[in-house]
Order: sequence, then C-alpha cells, then structure tokens
Amino acid sequence: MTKVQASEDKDYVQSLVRGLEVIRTFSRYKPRMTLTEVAQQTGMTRAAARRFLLTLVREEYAETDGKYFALRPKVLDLGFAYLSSLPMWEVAQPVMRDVVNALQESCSLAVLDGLDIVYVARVPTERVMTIGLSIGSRLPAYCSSMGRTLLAGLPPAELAAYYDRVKVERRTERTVANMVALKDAIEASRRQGWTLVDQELEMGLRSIAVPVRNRRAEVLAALNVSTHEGRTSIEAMKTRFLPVLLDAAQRISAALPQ
Amino acid sequence: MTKVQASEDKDYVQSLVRGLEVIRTFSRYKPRMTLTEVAQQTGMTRAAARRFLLTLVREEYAETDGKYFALRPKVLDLGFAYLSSLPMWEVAQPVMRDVVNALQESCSLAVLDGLDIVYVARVPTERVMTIGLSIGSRLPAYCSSMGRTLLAGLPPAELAAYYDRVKVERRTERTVANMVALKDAIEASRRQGWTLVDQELEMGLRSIAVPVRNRRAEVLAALNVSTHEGRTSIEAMKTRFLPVLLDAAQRISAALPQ
DNA sequence: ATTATCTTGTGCGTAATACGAACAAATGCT
DNA sequence: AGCATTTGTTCGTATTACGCACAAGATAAT
Repeated sequence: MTKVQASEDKDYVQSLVRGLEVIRTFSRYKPRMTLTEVAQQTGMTRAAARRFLLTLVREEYAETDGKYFALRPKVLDLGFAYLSSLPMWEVAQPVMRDVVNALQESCSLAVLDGLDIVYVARVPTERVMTIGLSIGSRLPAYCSSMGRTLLAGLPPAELAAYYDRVKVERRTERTVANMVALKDAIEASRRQGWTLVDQELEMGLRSIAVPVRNRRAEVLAALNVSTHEGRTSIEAMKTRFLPVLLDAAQRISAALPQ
Repeated sequence: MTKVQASEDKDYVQSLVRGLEVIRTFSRYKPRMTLTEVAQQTGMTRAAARRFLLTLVREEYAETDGKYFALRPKVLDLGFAYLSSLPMWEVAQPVMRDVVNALQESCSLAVLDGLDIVYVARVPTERVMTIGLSIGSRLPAYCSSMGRTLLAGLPPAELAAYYDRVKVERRTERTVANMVALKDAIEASRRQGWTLVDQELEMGLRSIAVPVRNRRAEVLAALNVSTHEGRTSIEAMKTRFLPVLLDAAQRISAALPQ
C-alpha cells in the first residue's frame, strides 16, 4: 500500500512547511545567503525561494541588502513562544542561579526532543565544552546526563521506540556505544533517580543530572551541573553536587503552577 | 492612493505568515490551546487554524493530546538559526562569562529590533529585574542601557525614523520621558561611548552598556552589566564595571570572523 | 438518562494562491 | 566588450488552501 505523502494530506499546509525550511537553512556557516543559494540549499525553485524570502523580509523576520538575505531577531519570537509556554521555565531560572552560586559550575535545563536534548535554560560559568551551548542547542540524548535522565523518565513504549531509532556511536573512547550497556545505564538512571556521565560526550566533560517532575511525577525536564574532570572528582559530584541538584529540582517542582 | 495590502503583493506567501501567527499565539498565559481558542486568538476560521495546527503537529513543531495543542522544542530551531548566524554570538559567550567572574553581576548581549532590544546572549547571576530575562526576551530600547547604546549607534536617518515612531512613557518616576531629554541622553551615549541607565526601566535596576562593533566600526550589538542600586554605586559602575565592559567588547570585536 | 450546547471532524466546490517556466534585465567576471 | 551568472518579472495554470455547512463527538446542564 502506498504511503500517503504529507503533501497529499488535505489538512497539510505545505507553504508553511516550505517557509519554515527557508528559515532553518540559515546557520553559523551560512549566516547570509543569496536567493540562488537559498534555492539550492532548500531544493526549491528560485521563484519559490524568492517569494518566501521576500515574505520573510516583508514581515521583518529577515532582511536583505538587495543581494544577500539574513535572518532578523524577530525569528527569536517564535522560539520564545515555546520557551515562555514551558511550565517550569520562569521558576527554574532563579533556582538555577542558586545552584551556580552554591557550586560555581554551569547549570542547565533541557527537554527531550526526538533523539536529542534541547537546552531551554542555562546559567553558564566557565566553559566546559568545546562548543558553546545556549538555549536552543541540541545534543544527543544517549550520551549526555540530561539525556539519559529524560530517557529514563519515558513511558516504556516511548523508550522502546527510542531504542529502535537511536544509532549510538562513540563520541569519545568512553562513550557507552552498545545497546545493552546503554539500556543498563538508563535503567540505572531510572532506579537511582540521577545520572552521572563522565567524558562520554566529550573528553574532560563530566556532568550530573536529575529529573524535574510535575505533580503527577512525570518527567518534564532534566536539570544538570557540568564540570571539568580535572576540577571535580566523581565522588565530589555525588556528595556535593547531587544534593544541591535534587533540592533544586524539588524547588522547581514545588513552584510549578497548578 | 490605496496602499497595496501585503496579501495583494504577488510575491507574498500569506500561508507562511498565517502559520507563523499561529506559532506566536502561544505564550506564558496560553501554553496550550484548543483549536477554537487558536482560531479566536488569530482571527482565522476554525478550518484554517486546524490545518495550520495539524501541519505543525505533522512536522513536530507542535503536539496535541487530541484536544489541546502545545508547541514543541523544535520551534527553538527557528530562533537558533538566527542566533547561530550572528557573527559575534559564539565568541561573545566566554567573554561574557569572564565579565561575570570579574564583576559578579549579570551580563547580557542584545540587538536592536524595531523599537525593542532583544536579548541574544545572557549570563545571569542574581536576579535583578522582577521579570526573568532570557534569550529572546524583549525590552523597550528608549529606557534601557543597551537600547540607548544601540540607538546611539544608528545612522542618523534610522535614528530619526526611530524618534518618529517611538512613544516614550514612564516606567518609573525616573524614566526619561520627553523627547528632548531622550535625544540628549542618546547623544551623550554616542559621545562618551557607553551608557548608564539608573532605575528608568524598573526601580532598583541599574545597568551600564557599551557597543560591540565590527571592523567597520558599525554597532552590531550592545553588551551590558546590570546590578541593583543598593549593591553598586554609580561611581563604582564607572570606575569598576566600565573598564571591564570596554575590554570585553574590544575582545569580542577582535575575535569576530573576517 | 436525556437534552442542549459547544467543539471538532470532514467533505466538497471553488476562489485564489502559489507555482514554475521562460525571458528580460542586471550584475559580475575575464 | 563579451560572456556567464544571478535576479526580476510576467503569466498561464496547476494545485493549494479556503470556508461553509453539516455530521459527529464531547461536555454540561437538567
């Protein structure tokens, strides 16, 4: 039986999807592009790409100097609509600053999205990872402390679906890269209610995470602290960082709107 | 002469614009909505709103429980496309953390967008403002230190256009709320190359900002440090904070890609 | 349990949107 | 100057998206 394509679905607005694809085409490596470049990157005809770009310019989501197009800050409003709709978002930030004040290490909040975690709040101290992290950044869930925490909080069917889709690969020589070991690690996270990941995502990076739950004990987000392996021992993370994180997660949960 | 409506423009894709309006409808106060609520909020027919919502769900920008719709983290990718395309974004963050380490106060980076400033990076310490601030947050430009810094960096014609559009109003009893005084303040910012705003946006809030320039000396963004009036005197901001900020802005400028 | 009200799902005819090809115009390179 | 590449524009039309009307489902009131 032929699978119905999205565009054959009578309730699908493909002009919206195509326009969003144009926005997503811009990146660190392509901060500004010509009309022809956008068409090439998106696989659209030049005429179509042109209409989307001019529409984005007209609505102030993008700008042009007559040749090159670039996104404008109004695009952030779209993401901000999501952030501000998160129940824990407003209350998490002061709690996270308290964590940073107490431990002098970066603190982050993330949610699960597909195979990734997505950062929704962050109070950075000294840089720990090679790449800069910010709201909106994505990392693979299988080898990050917040990722494993969030996976551990999934209902069994969703976790099984995740295992079916994920392709684990070594990011460092310490990465857990076989499914049996990964499942064991996530089960351990579930049982002990926190997750410590040591240099699996990047050498030198050590982080510990706990779940943030709602009143029905569902896992909404993960909260972590990350440090450099030279600065903090695993034992210190368990004895000093974990109690602060558990308390912080509890405070966030308690402050959630009804 | 009748003004041409956007939708009469042959190069305008109104389905994209309408779909983006659906995304923007979600907020802190409406984190989840029914189909009928979205239609009411956006002024669309129910059928149209339904198609946009189902399309967003299909593309994983939104989710539904069968009745209520909510945005998903994928929406952050749209804003992230903008953030990651900013030339100073990657290099600014470690510099801002150095500022926070040196001064123990929140440090932010913002750009101008219309009448507002929009936060594009932030390293918060203790909460200074009543509302939580984050990447994507907007504040009026006329009564914020980063706003006046960015306005001061505008070409004369753009600044004149801003003056034509802005409606200044008191946010506190200290807010500069007449155009002559505002223009003087911005001209002073331009001349001295930094801006200090004391309790004009909110009582208790004191902040100082400097411009971040590119190699052609154009102002790309503003960098600030904010504190509480009870914690730091104006004199201390000038003698202790300003040199650190000027140095930081210089380091960001120096690290910009060619 | 029944009825009323409100919300959502769906089909369908069609208005109008968005399409893409083709050609003109502009720009950039040699 | 000539050529290559990119962009702007027009236009016929394919197809998309529309909105109305009615059916179906859910919820609230009695």
